Amino acid sequence: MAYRETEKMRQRKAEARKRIVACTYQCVAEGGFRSARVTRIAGLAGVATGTIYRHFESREDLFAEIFRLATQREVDKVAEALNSDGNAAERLEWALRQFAERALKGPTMAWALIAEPVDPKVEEERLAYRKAYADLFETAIREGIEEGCIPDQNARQSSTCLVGAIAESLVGPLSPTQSSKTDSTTDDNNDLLVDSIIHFCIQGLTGTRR
Amino acid sequence: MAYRETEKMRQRKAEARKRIVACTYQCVAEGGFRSARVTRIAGLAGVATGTIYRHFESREDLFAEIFRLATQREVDKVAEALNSDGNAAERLEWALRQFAERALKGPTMAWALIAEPVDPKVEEERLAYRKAYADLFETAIREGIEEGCIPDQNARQSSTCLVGAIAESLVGPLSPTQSSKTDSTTDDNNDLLVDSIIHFCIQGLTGTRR
DNA sequence: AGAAGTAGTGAATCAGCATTCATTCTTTCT
DNA sequence: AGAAAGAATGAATGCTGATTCACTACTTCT
Repeated sequence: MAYRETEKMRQRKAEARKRIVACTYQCVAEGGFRSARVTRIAGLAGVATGTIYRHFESREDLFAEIFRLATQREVDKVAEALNSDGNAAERLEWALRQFAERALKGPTMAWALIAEPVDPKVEEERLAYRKAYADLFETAIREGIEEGCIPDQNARQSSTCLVGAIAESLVGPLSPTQSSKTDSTTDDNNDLLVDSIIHFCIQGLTGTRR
Repeated sequence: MAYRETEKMRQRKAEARKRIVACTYQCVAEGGFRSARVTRIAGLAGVATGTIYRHFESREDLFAEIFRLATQREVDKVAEALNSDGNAAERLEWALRQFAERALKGPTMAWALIAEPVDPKVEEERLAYRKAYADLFETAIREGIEEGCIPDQNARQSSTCLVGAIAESLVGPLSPTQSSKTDSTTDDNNDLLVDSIIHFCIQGLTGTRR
């Protein structure tokens, strides 16, 4: 044997991979998955198109990884918010608020993650992550039921409703057709939007108006 | 001039068009939009592929028409349910129930309409129709507020939440990956599902547990 | 130095289906 | 009957970008 992979090489490859991932992320954040071309990504990352395929099976696989990365970040934020102080209902409210506000801050990426039509493998990730959100919410709802601050109910189902209500409410404001600036997309409006989404959700959960 | 379009011809053409529409509908109901091939549709309708294009600009346009047709049917049902007897909250509940039950009865078509990744022109129709649902619900909510059976709230926002909560709750049960029969998709389960969706929605709306 | 193996390259290929269009068949009129 | 127009046909085309792979350039070892 004359050549064996050495630490230096491993690192160099890892760096290239990271660069590819970062550039794909950037492309997706700019225009969603559909418009992210492999050639463009390769160009940005300073590698040949073929090199992409030494790091990922296919474009779809690359996208799936980006999806995972980006969504995990959001899931973590929600999980974090659910670990804050206060009773379960308050923590849920805080988490929902975080979710919505972060989405409105990075609308193209949020749209890509929530609503853009994507290929099967990526769609699979999306379903998995919707489930991840629902799981988090479900646990919190159960805690709330224990604590007594949330009335007894089908926690699983309610959490799914939460995910749906918030996703749907964001789809309009996020979709790239209309949110091309200069329209009614002000910070104030966003605040109002978030407030009323949460109002509905919390009420759906607790049956309490505030 | 030697040939001018006559009534007989007009009819014959209209019939061919209808046949194309019906066969496309069937294809979509069987496997969604993505898997509906123009050649297959032409075959079923007993015309040549080229003929499709004498009736529709493009596959996308044909699909957009099917989408409209299928969704309008559902929208009408919801509108009808909202015109039944009872106070606004009761009528809303009935409408939501109709919507969910019908979707679960024709799962592939419902999935195609609600959640299948589709091309831009069809996606546009989808957004338009989600708005149509939201409009219907919004009106009913306003009526409920007038009547006093629903507390004051942002009717637009709440209606969007309703659409989202119900759509999301149905996505799991509808998606073609898992609902291939012989699993837990029984009528009983469906009833429970529908009940808990509606419980959440009505409570979100009225703040009242029942 | 040079052998043996790995990483990187990017122009050429491929795939899969919607769409076209030159041609044939029908209908309608004089 | 036959001319003029339209409708229908379906095999061939075209498009678009992902993917491949024969080749070159490096790395690592003896």
